[in-house]
Amino acid sequence: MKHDAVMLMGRIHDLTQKWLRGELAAAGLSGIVPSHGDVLALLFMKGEATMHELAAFAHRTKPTTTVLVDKLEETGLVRRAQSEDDARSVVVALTAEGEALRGSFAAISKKLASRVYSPLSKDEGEMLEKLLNKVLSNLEAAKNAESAKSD
Amino acid sequence: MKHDAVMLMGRIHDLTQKWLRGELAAAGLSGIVPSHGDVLALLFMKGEATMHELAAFAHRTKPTTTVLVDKLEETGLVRRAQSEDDARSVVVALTAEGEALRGSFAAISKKLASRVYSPLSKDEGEMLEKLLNKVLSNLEAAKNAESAKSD
DNA sequence: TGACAAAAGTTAGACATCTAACTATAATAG
DNA sequence: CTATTATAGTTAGATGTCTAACTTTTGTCA
Repeated sequence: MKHDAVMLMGRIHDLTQKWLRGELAAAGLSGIVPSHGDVLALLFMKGEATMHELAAFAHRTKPTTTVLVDKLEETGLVRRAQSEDDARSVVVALTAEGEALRGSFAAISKKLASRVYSPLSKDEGEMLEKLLNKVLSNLEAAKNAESAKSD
Repeated sequence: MKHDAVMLMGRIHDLTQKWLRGELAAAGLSGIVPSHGDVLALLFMKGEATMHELAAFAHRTKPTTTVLVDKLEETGLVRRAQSEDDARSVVVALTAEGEALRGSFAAISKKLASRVYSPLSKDEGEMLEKLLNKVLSNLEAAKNAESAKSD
């Protein structure tokens, strides 16, 4: 056991992010990066969402999400509106242009999965997901335990 | 199969990087981040190395490595010197202060491994490394195939 | 040997992300 | 009802990383 899983995951993460940027650029989406894809992913599912929901889903901070949505709005893929229920909230929704990209994003996402899973058998793929979930759950539990320690 | 391995690895990567920053700060190394640790790791093994070697080992670009070494030099952990063999090369070496941190870095590294591997059995840890290596090799092969395509 | 290509390193500028601080609105408690 | 606290979002400033362009030195080959 080399105990190098963290390094391996870091490398895989770097390569996949870089590849994704290339795919997005090739799809004509210049200036759109993987994080924008995460924001759009939730909108493809829900149609619209608040900044808060988008930030949580994309695992980014609120300020970062502000910047991401600014960019998507400039590009014309989403639209901001004040919430009617809560004057503090902003509701982000797909425009027709944004909706039109649903297929492209699904294709890229599928291509990415195929790229990563192709060297693995079905059993291996499932095993990998199981092990990663175990590791992640443990890290999140440890993190929560530590932040709760300060009370 | 949820095909979410990439997302899981991204989350694990984020959490481990953040935890590492906390550990480095707690060790009194303010301004030192995980990438500096990668640079130091090679120096702990080899004693000294060129910028080029450090960049390759840390999987960072040359400009990034310049900045990393700048910081380590300011902090007094390493020293730059012109190579005697090749006037283009800069040789980076640990100072006594840098060498003194070997133990702290080894401890943090061990703690990280324990954090990640603790929820896994020995077999599972080995399986995880095997699967990650498969995925990474495949991604690197695909990348090389694509960049070779342009000739 | 002399010109041109390759390699080592730095500088400059861009960008995605973060934390801290701020504004505005909503919820809660006396 | 009013005062305080919590929540939604943005702005400002810092940081780590990248690509592109540049300088200097080395290697190559006609």
